[in-house]
Amino acid sequence: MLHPAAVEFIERLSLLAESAGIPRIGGCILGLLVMEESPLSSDELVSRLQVSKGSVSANIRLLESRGVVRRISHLGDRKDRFEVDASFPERMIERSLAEQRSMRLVAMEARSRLPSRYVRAKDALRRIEAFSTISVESMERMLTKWRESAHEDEAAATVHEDVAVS
Amino acid sequence: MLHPAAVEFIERLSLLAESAGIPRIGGCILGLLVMEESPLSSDELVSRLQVSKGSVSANIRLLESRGVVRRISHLGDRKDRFEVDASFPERMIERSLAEQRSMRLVAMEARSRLPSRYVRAKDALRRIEAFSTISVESMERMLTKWRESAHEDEAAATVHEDVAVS
DNA sequence: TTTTGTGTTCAGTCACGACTGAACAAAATA
DNA sequence: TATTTTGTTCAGTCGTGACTGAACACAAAA
Repeated sequence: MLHPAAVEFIERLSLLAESAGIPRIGGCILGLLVMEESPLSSDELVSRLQVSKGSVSANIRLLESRGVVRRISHLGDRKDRFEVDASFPERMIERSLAEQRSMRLVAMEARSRLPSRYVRAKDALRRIEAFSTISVESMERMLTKWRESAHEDEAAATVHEDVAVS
Repeated sequence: MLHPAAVEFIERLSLLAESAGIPRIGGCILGLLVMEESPLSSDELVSRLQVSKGSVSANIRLLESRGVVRRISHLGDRKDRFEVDASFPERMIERSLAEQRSMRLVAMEARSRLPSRYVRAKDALRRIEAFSTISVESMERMLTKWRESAHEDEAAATVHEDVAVS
């Protein structure tokens, strides 16, 4: 049904996703949607992955909220279908970008509020701030650069999609 | 005993650490070590954080293995002491760098092994590879740049340390 | 309206893993 | 050697949260 390489991809992706805070089944859904040629419905996910409807529903909503999966509802079809947002690795990075930002914020607030006797702590905090600042900036630069270059490719992708729809 | 701002820092850091896969107590240890002027021993961590010896031992080993905490053993003192490695945010980033690398590897292996009928999957994988490649490169550039600039600051830091030791 | 199909919610179950505390190991003192 | 101090290991407890399955809500068809 599915090529062994596809199965292995799904398994390995679900492990990676788990370490990024996404439940195992969520990772499986993501992997299967990457491998599939066309969007899958909720009950297809249930039967293909042998998990409960509730679990699929919860994990789909999680993946939607993180912007890695899109829901598409065709006219005249009550069934919703799901596909991966091709930019899902981008969304993963955005999460770690957000973490860096709040790391920076936490360090700054602590340093400004601490009394001056916390000499070493303030030193350490300054270093943390400096690092998270350049790390945030570097990630932001990388993302904008990526988006620009992706824009160029999109012309071809759009044509491809038009063909598929017609 | 500890300034309120320091307490809040520890609490917020432990939350951030948790989302990065470090147990809550590990995050508390890390935060306390950042706030403290001098390295702390194992039993000091036990009494300050009100947790068990076993828990401190396990979490310290985890933090050591991730390179965010250093163990220092003074001559003539049986007690080990611990301090944060000032570069611990760097180590956090290195983790997400490693994740990006394996994401790239997983995608490449899958794409090369999949038969050609997996058209859309291969497209998606290609996109994933492209993104993780530039993201890995950008992170690497950022890290080397940071290390170079940190080298310059280290002269001052070393002087400071010498004073503390003497 | 009733029936049928689809998606969500929720109480209950289960598994994983963090934490504890006691037993143990190791090493320096006496 | 025995004693004291420090760190680690491990069996057991506990809490969190993911998963299930049934009940529910909703909307389209009959």
